[in-house]
Amino acid sequence: MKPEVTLKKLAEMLNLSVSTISRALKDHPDISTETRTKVKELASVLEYEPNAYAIHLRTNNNKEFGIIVPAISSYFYRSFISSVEEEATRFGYSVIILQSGDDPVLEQKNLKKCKQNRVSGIFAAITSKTEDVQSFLKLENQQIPVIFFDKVPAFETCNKVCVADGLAASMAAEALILKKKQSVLSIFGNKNLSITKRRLKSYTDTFKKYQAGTEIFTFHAGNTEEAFQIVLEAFAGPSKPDAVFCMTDEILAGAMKAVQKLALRFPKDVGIITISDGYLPKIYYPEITYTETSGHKLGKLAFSRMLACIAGSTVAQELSIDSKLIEGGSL
Amino acid sequence: MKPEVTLKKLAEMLNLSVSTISRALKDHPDISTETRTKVKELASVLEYEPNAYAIHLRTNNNKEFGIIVPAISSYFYRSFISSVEEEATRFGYSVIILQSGDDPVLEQKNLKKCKQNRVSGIFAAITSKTEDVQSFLKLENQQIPVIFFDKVPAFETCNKVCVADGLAASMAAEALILKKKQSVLSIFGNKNLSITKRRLKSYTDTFKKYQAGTEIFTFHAGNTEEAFQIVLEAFAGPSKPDAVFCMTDEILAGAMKAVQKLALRFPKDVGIITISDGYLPKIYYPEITYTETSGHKLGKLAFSRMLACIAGSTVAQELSIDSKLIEGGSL
DNA sequence: CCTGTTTCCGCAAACGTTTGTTGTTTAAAA
DNA sequence: TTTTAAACAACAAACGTTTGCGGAAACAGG
Repeated sequence: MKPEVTLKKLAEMLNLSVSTISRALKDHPDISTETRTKVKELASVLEYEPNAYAIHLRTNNNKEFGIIVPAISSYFYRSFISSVEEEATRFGYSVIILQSGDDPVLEQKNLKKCKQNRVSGIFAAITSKTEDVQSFLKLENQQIPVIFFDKVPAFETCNKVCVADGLAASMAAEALILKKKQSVLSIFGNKNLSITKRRLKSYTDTFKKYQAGTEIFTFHAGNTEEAFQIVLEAFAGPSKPDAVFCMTDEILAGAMKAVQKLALRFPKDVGIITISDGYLPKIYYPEITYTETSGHKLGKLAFSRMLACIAGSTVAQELSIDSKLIEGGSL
Repeated sequence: MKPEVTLKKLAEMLNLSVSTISRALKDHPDISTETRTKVKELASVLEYEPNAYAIHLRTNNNKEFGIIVPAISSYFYRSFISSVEEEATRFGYSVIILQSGDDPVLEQKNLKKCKQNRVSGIFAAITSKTEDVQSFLKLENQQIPVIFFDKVPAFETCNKVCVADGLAASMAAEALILKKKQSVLSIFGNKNLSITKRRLKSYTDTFKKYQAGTEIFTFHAGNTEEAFQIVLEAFAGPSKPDAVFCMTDEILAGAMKAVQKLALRFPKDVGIITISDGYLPKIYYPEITYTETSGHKLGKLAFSRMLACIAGSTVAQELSIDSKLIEGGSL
């Protein structure tokens, strides 16, 4: 184990004190230019890198955020992360990404890791099984802000940023009404998720509001395969839907697979619409019409909220970004 | 800023010394069970969390790996990361994930961050523009192992783990020959990437070897859209291919979009085969036949290599994992 | 020559741990 | 009763930094 290059080592080699080295490296005016360059030269040939641990210990100021997500698999989370990373760098912060694998136990471990690393703040999307967010909220007392995003706790008052779930769903409903669809197979996600409930409510409310007389057949699919089966069965009967609504990309993938199997042409045989972050809709032809939920925008919003919290904002806020309809050719 | 709970604080509250607290918390036999429980109780009500920075500074033993990737967007990298994470936890390590955004400058920054954090080792997939990996290799002198994976430097001798690129391509070729395809539209990726070159060579070599008399039309697509256009044009002419080979998922997405636009039925009108990590092929119906490149397996391999390096293995090795054919219904 | 400023640099403490060593009790053995 | 060992806990140094403070040299103004 080669011993690491430290300030002390540099100091000894140059017959200077540690403090002088430290100051020289950061252009402190107390140090003569001559000494400064001498120190910097040696530091660079020896490839001195400051020890992050020592710095953080000493300064007690960890410019680092934790991002805890169920998984980095979805395009939505990835663009959220990239967006936060981008902002963070701009403000001299860095981020660590923790995956919970949708497992509350792992989630707790990740949270602990954040605490042990004394992060300056946490962005969290909780797992679908997380029931108790007290461990998150406790952090707030210790002055470390927690911004929940996307998958947020249902009841607690805390800082939440979300896509306008309701809006995205009702916009999709409006699009369906506009196209005069009569019979819409509507596939939503896991029944227990608050996001599902909100979207479902807005969706049905919108149909009621317009009194379009559209028949909507509501199903819940936990994954791609289930969505696949649902569509298959729906088209097996005598009365076939003239449109399919998918609540997520995951569901869309299953639905489209079924559409392919049934050799349905869209939009002719059936209209398709989904709520998405934008990747999957674009790989089909025609491209799928969707209402957008932008991880990128959400990241920006979450970050600005984080900065506000760090600056002292103490009241919990629930923010959301709006959605818009992106027309493909599928409806 | 609420002051953090430290050993010292606990010590004062219990009228014990810091060292006693430290030992009590880790069940050191020197400490009486009575004291131990007393300490642990207080620690838990105060939610004491050890300061990671102090520990690492003191012990100089950072059980942490860095993973540097161009982006976490591909399914392949994600499964690689998950796989490494999994192994890491098993061995008491943790990982930090750094994205370079395919930008060499950012890559260098990430590398520096790893150095400053004194990681125990680095897994790196270099960007497509990275030309000089000296900065990576220097780390090896400082006893911090670097395992390149997937996107590895072409010439330097260093630790590399890859999927058997050649194998995957030649297996795909064999599958095409077996199906007696006569005219194969073959779409490869960026011409300059070494992975493209290897796959292209193995692919064409295999056709030569079997002397099947298959006509292969080779194209290069840098992205999904280009692949889309290539397929469209290929089928615009009078002589239509009876199969399409895609080198990556990205290309597959474009090709399939074109297939949908042209309303081609597969495998009847045209056979499809691709090299993939397995996500995309499964969202189509019928599912696409592909030769597998498993990020998961690669992660395991890379990790075991890392452990060997840490244990003292000093010679550079180039390892690869094999591939296998996963039959969908598309060929 | 004596003050008063600059200019430059070193001393030392502190951040929160871990750990080798030393010290004090208590109880068992002689 | 004295000696010895075991049981328990405190002391102190160290990890690599940062930073307030103090101080020596050099130089200017009087």
